[in-house]
Amino acid sequence: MKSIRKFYHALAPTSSETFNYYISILRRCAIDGDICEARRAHFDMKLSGFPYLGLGNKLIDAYLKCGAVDDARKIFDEMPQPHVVSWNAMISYYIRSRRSQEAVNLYHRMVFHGVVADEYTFSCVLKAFADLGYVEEGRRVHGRLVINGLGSGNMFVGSALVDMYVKFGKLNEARAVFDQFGEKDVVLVTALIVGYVQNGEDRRAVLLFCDMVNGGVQANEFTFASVLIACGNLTELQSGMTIHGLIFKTGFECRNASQTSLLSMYSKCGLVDESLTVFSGIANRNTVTWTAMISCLVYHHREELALSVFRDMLRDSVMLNAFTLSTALRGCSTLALFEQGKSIHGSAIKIGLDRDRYVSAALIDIYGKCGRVGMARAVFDDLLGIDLVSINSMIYGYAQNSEGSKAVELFNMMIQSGLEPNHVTFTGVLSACSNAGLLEEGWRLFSSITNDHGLVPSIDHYACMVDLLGRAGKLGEAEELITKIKSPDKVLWRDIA
DNA sequence: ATAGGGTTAG
Repeated sequence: MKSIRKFYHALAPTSSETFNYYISILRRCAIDGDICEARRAHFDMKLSGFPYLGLGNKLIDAYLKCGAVDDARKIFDEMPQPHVVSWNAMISYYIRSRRSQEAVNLYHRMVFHGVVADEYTFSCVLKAFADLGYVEEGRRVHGRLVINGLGSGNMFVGSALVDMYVKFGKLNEARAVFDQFGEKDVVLVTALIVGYVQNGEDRRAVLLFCDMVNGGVQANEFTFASVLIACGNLTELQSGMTIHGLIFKTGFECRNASQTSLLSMYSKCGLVDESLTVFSGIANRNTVTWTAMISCLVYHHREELALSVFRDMLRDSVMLNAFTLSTALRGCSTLALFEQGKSIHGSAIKIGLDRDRYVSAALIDIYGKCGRVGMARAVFDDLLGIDLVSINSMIYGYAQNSEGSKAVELFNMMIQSGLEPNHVTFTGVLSACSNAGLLEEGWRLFSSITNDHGLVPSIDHYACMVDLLGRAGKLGEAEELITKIKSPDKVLWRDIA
């Protein structure tokens, strides 16, 4: 190799043969991810006085494919006038590494230097805006795209735009972009289906899926995965099963995403056995697959089986994430399995997920249920931010352990910090009052549901109040309260009987 | 040469 290089250096440094020689080396580095060879070639060029910046695009590409951002960035910063391809390569690297802000910064520098952005640039930078929630800037760039005539021609740009508006919750604008495309491809349609699903428009998602199939666009595993969520949310078993058939017909039955979503669809439709069948047919189970199965079993009160599946998962050394931990904890919580809960807490600490808000809420819940309010409170106090579900769990913990005044105290603290309580909060704090016999406090809270928070008292809230009044021996007032409800529930009468 | 969509939880 060395001698070949010497030979090439003997030629004029800019000769096209030398040029092609380096191009072929760098291309190979990019394919093999061979960073050592890339550095060697780079060094060689420098040493021989080869004008290597002329190959800057290739060098940057090679370095980025090897994962060596810093090397790539150094070349990039050395280039007096980087080509738009270089800018795009750097920007797309930052997007792929979820360093969206750096991508945006680079884009701004690019504009400042007068480099004209192309379709590649836009498809990347729109994703960064979506990530960072930069609504105004996203809109501005969309406007510039339209002026440049790039708005409705390129499918990559189109789906990036649809995805961006979807992430901003602006479905009408996403649809407007979508409608500008005569021919639609699978990614463009999937982006909008996902948008409908994530914004609670499940019916529209299913209809769009049908349009797509009828229009001759072939769905893939991502499409199936998204539309199945919609079927599950609508508990439309029939549609779900039709799509199950379609998955088989088009050969996507081995794809993880569509299978996991299928499992979940059956779960939401109440067919646990179907979920188990789908699960057993999945060959390469990942964290999401396992978690979906455990979650299905916990939801349908098959906690023992859920925890056994969780143990299988641990035995398989599959990575756990916050979803897994919180779901497994919910399973333990129903059975009040304190030791198991503590052990999962240990795992959470070990992988640094003990402060995740879902995990924390589940921990507070299980410790509360197991009578360890102090441990629940320790998790609560360790939380980084205020979270409604965690506060609700903590209030429930106090309520279950007859520490009514502490529940009320926490409730007041919550109001002072400006967080709005919901129905669950009131059920918790009212049952705490009931357990502790805090009559006046209970009345005050009950009236504040409507007066201060604009909520309508639920049947649970009435039940708590009736319980509270009954315990205080105020049967007359309890009866009066019941007559105020338009359709009295039998439970209420049983409580004071 | 550089680019777009997905699955699991209160």
